[in-house]
Amino acid sequence: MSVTLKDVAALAGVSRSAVSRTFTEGASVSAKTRSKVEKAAQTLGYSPNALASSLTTGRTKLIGLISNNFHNPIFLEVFDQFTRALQERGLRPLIVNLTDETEPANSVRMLRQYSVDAVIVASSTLPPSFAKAFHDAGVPVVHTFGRSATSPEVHVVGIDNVESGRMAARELLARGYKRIGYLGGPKDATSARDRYRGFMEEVEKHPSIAVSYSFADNYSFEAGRAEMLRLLQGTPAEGYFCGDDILSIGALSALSDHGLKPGIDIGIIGLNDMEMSRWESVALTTIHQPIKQIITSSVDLVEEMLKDPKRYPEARIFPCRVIERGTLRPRP
Amino acid sequence: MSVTLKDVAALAGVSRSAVSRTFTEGASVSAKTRSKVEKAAQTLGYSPNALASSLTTGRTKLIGLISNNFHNPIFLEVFDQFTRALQERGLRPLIVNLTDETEPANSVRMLRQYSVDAVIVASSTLPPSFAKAFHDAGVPVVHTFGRSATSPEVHVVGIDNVESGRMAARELLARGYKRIGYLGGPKDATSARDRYRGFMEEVEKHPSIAVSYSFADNYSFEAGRAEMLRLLQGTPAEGYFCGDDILSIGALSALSDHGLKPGIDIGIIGLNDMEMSRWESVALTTIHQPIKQIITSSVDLVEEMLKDPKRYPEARIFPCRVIERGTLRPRP
DNA sequence: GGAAGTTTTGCAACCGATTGCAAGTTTCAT
DNA sequence: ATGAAACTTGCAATCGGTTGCAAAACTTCC
Repeated sequence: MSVTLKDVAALAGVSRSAVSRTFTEGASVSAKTRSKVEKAAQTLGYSPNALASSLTTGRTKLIGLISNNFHNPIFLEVFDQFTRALQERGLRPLIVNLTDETEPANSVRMLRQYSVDAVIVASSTLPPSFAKAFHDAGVPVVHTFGRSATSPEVHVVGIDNVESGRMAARELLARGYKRIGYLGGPKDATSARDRYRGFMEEVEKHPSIAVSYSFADNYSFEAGRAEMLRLLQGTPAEGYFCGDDILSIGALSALSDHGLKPGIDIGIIGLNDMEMSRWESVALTTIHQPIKQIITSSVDLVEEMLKDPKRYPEARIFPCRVIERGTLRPRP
Repeated sequence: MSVTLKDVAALAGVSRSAVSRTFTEGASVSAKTRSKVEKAAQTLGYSPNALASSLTTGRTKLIGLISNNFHNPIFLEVFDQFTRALQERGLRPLIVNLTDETEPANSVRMLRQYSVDAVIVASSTLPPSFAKAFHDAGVPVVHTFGRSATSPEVHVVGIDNVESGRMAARELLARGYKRIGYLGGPKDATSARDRYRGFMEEVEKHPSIAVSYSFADNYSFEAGRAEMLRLLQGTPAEGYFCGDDILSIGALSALSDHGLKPGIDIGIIGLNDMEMSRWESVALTTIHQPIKQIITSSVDLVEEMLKDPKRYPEARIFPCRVIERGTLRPRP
C-alpha cells in the first residue's frame, strides 16, 4: 500500500539504516547517500511513519489537550492559540472533549494508549486531582487555567484567581458602589471558588459595604443570564463582579430585558477580556486575563517536560489588569 | 518504563499471543486464560499500545480534523459536536489549525505521517481541491460544509449553498423589501460565491428589485461590522442577506452605531442559526443550518469509509429553514 | 605508501503489538 | 474407549521504523 523505508532503500540501492538516517536529525550520512536517498524518496513520495518510529524512540509528539468548556466562546480563542502554538513546535494536539464527565480514569487510559508525550488540561473548572491523575500515571501534565495553591505536584499556568477576585472588589469599591455582588461560575469550579474568596476577603475590609453572592450553573451565557434574571426579581446589588465574560454578557442580556442600562443602573465587571467583550455593542469592562501568554507559556512548559519529565513542578502565574469599557460607572 | 504485553504474559504465565487475543474483539481464548490474563493486566495496570497495534492492523482510529474558521463562534459548536461524535465511536480527533495557510501539501504529509484513518475537512471556505488532495494521496476524506456540485471525487456533507441564497432572497422579497443586498463572506470562499449565485438568481426574476452585493474579508464579527459600516456611508439597501450569522452580528453592531434599528430601519437575515443568534439581545432572523445532523452524518460517513475506503463518493445535502426572530420586518 | 584517525555503512536486534499456521487440547458422538 | 470435529495455544514472522556495534571506506599526515 503505502511506501516504506524498505522501498526507498531498494530504489536508492542502500540499506534501510541509511534511509532512516537521512531522515533523522544529526545522524551520520554522507552527502552522496543522502542525495541518493532523497531522490528515491522524492520519486516514491515517501514520508516516514511517525507512529512506527515512535515505537523505538518512545516519542510520539502527540499532546493530549483536554477541555470541558465547549460553551464558552473564550474557548475558541484558547483552542486557536493552543493548536497553533503546538503546531509551530511540531507537536500534534489530540483533543479530548470532557463535556459530560469529570472522571479522569477514562481519559488517562485513552491517552496512554495513544502514548501521548504529555497532556495539557485546559480548564478552570476541573479539580487539581484531575490533572494529578495524569501525573500519577507517569504522564507529564500541565494544568492551564488551573488552581495553583493546592497542587504542588502538577505544573500550573494561569492567573491568581484569588487576587483577581480582590482586584474586582477593589475596582467596584473604587467606583463608589456600596452594595456589590459576586456572580460566579459553577460552585464546584476551583476558579469560581477562588475568585469568590478573594472578592470576599477584600470586601470584608470595608464593613459598611453590603455584599451578596451567587453561583451560576456553569460558565455560559444562559447560566449568567438566568442567574441575573433571578437576582433582578429581588433587590439587586449596585455592581457585580461576574466571574467570567460570558457570564457578564448573559447578565447584560438580563439587564436589557429589564430596561436597565449597564454602567448606569447596574455596574458589571467581567473577567477574561475575550474578543466579544470588545465588540462595541458589548463594551464590557473586564479584567484582562493574558490568554496568549498563558498558552505560550504552557506549551513552553510542555516542551521543557519533554526534555526532563521529572522536572520540578512549577506554578506560572500571570498578572491581570482591568480594562475600562462601558459597564462600570466612572471612578469618582 | 510502561508495562507491555510481554510483562502481562510473563505474570499470567501464558504466551504473548494469548494476551493479545484477550484484548482483541472476537479472538479465540478460553475463559480460563482470559481471566488469568485479565487479572495480570489488572495488577500491572496494563492497557494495550494503540500505536503499536496500528502497525500490524493498519488502523489507528485517528481522524484528522482540519479547519480554518477559528474566528467564527459557530466553530466552537462544530468542534464540540465533532469531537463528541468521534469520541462516541472510539475515534480520536487530531486537529489541524489551518489559520494561515491553504496549501494542502503540508497537512497531507503530516496527517499521513500519523497514519490517520481518514480526514474531515470542516470548512466552508476551503476549495474542493483542498479536500481532493487527500483523496489523491489515498486518504479517505469527507468535506463537511463543502461545495457539492463540482467535487464528484470527494464526499461532501452540508447544505445547498445556492439554494440557501435563493431562500434568503425569497424571504427578503416576501417581506416587501424593494432594495436588497448581499453581504457575503470572503470572495474566494465557495460558500460565499454559491450563496451569492443563488441570491442573484432569485432576485433576477424580479426586475423591479434593486440589488447590490459586497464581500467581507472573512467570516468574522469585525469583517461584518466593517463592511456594514462602509455600506452605511453610502445609501444602504433596505434589507440584507448576510452570508453568515457572525457577519450579521457584526452588521447589527454597525447599525447600532448609526442608531438604526434592525428589522425596522434595515432588515438583516443571517445563515447558520448559531447559539448566539438566539440570545435575546441579538434575536437574529436567520436561515437554520442543521449543524448537528451534518456533523453526525459526516462522522457516519467516515465510519463507512473505514469499512470501504473505495466507497463511491456521495453528497449529503441537508435542507435549511428560516428561523423568524427580530431582524426582518414581518411578512405583510 | 602506509599507519592512524575519522566517517560512513550495513547487519541484526529491538520497539509493542498482531496473526497464519500447526500442534496440542477438549468435546462429543458413536 | 475411540476418532473426528472444534477449540486453544504458542511459535515465529511481520508491521515500519531506530540504533549499537563492528566492519568498510575514506582522510590525513608523515
